[in-house]
Amino acid sequence: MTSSQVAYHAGVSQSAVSRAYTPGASISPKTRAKVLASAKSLGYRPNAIARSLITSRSRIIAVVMAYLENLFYPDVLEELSRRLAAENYHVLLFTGFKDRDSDPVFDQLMQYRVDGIILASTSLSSELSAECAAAGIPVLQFNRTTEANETSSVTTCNREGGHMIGDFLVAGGHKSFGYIAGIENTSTDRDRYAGFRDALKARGFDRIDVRIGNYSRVGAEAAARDMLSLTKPPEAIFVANDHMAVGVMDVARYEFHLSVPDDLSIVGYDDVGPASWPSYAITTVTQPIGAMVEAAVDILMDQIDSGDIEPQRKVIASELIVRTSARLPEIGIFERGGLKFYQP
Amino acid sequence: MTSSQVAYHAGVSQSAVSRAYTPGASISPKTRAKVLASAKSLGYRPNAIARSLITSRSRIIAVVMAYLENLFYPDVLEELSRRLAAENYHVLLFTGFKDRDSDPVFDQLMQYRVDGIILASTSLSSELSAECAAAGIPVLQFNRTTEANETSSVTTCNREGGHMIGDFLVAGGHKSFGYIAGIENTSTDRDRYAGFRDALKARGFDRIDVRIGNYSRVGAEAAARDMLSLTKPPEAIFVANDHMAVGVMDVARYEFHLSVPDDLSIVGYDDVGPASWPSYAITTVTQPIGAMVEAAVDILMDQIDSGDIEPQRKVIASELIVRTSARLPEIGIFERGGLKFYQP
DNA sequence: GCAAGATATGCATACGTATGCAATTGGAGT
DNA sequence: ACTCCAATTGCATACGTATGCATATCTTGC
Repeated sequence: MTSSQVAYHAGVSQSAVSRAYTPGASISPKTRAKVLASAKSLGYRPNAIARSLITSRSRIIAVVMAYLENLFYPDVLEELSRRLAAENYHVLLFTGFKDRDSDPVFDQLMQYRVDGIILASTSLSSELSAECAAAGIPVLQFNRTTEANETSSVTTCNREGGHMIGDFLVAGGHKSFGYIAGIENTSTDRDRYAGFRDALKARGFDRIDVRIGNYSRVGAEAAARDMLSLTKPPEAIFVANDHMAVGVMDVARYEFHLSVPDDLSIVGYDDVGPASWPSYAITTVTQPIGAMVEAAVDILMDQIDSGDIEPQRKVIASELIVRTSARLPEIGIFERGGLKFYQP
Repeated sequence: MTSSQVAYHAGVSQSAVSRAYTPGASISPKTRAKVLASAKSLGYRPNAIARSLITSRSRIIAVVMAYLENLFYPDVLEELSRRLAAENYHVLLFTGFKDRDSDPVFDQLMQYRVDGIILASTSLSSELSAECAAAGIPVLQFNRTTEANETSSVTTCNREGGHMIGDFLVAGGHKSFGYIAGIENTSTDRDRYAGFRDALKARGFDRIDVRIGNYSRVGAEAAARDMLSLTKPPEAIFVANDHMAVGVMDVARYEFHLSVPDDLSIVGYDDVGPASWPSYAITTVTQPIGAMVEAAVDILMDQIDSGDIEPQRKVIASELIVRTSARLPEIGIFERGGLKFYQP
């Protein structure tokens, strides 16, 4: 069923059919009504593929997510899908490639002439970034940055978050510290660790035991086992995200029979689903998905509409939300909306 | 950058460029090499949009998921994406519409001339199913069925699963039973409950306390509060999926201070992530995502290739996996691969 | 070296839509 | 009724590719 067939049925030209579906097009209300009636009775729908070909706008955004294991990303995905749908854009999803960057899907993605690319939990080599720029396709890194100012990004202030956690744990009276890292060369991991280390150093603590968890549950479990088997395991562990923190807590409790937070304090990052479940009640730094996604969509829409691909960076504020997985400082804790927060 | 430009650069016709990218096309290796070299130097990629227009194959599969809150669905999504990518198909994702069926996105979806539709955690009105059939687009319901044999489906045997759970709980010596339902008019919910009820009835138990959880965590928590506030709450609760079971267990433990399974047995469904975490260790019925997704992709590929849209139904076997959230029967439990199963 | 078959190539067209431009219609003002 | 301008309509073309068909080139066996 094509626009020409509808045109024939309605006794108008194909152009009229096209205009009937174009808001603000030069067409009389009467003709539009006639066309839409014919279209309805014939079961016609505009062909988005053909439209894309001529407008060179696919209204498709590629979303590349390395993994969905961490609930944070499905939450992001759902919100992205909703907000893009509101702008009449749609999500073409690419997953996999957990360890490497997303280059292998790049060809596929470019063939669909997507109007924008969102990279979450993954990154792109700089040659490919350059290629996108050359093609005029906006690219946005979600929850990750690259030092080189090549692509737009939306993040929270991970460094500050790590710093708050350091302050919080020192204020809580802890004397020895561990860090279970995410994926080593990611900006989130680097920044969270840097902030944490700086905060500790400023208070006179130089030593941090570090293990790598690679942002995966099994990785975190292994790292926790390793760290807790030390002769003198740390009193407090900062785990680079909640998804891993949950695993670390399970290992501490059920394999090492430690009480949290009496024997061991654990702090996470993200404030994702399980963090708020009473079985875990993880003290963590929020990454507000709604605000992050909104910023991401705003940037992308702006770049698509304006054609200006200059990288834009947005940093969203986050807070340290206090639950019961870590010993509390005497001061600095306040309550708002039934939740507790820490502010040094 | 178009095929014509590449053709000009390589000194061949546009047809030759097209054939260079078509496996098995009539083109000499020499010409193909020449074309690919030119393409590479010019940064050319075939335009999938234009190709779709002419072949009337978009190589896009629409995946409609009402919600991603339950980790089961992100896991499915990731596996779907991987397996479809292996067949050189891609996922256009639609989410939202938690309560209603997926009709609101239907228009959008059809405009992209997708080659197939996978509905997970949602359904389609029968008029729209008919419309897809008329358009020759295969539709598959994932983890759900409709009585009318209108669309293909992949499910596990939910009825049998519910039955196993009933047998298991009776064998475990429980005398009173509750059921926390999912979304009421879904086949998964109906079948699981029917199997459960039949099993109990066969053993002489007629009464089941029922509350509705709507497959959401907050719904399940509310349902659990309600049920556990009864004068005589049930000794064993079958929760329609693991995602809710986790919430129910948290409520039981932390709000009602019950010990699981000493005071209360809980059984879930799906064997999704948290079910195996030691904090929960939920006894549950497996829904093997790998096998389910494989079947779904097989059906879809078959229907796309053959053009035969006749509904196909596939039912995957599942097992009752025994952990520690419910009291154990004396007999019927066996071990395999480090896990325990129940077989009456 | 030649014929005949096999293989490779190019030409032309089609896919379904959007849009600039010219032609037509409608309405307002006199 | 006539003019003039704005609103509406249709015509023609373009988007980038795949493919049937006719033509050209190569291969092989004699």
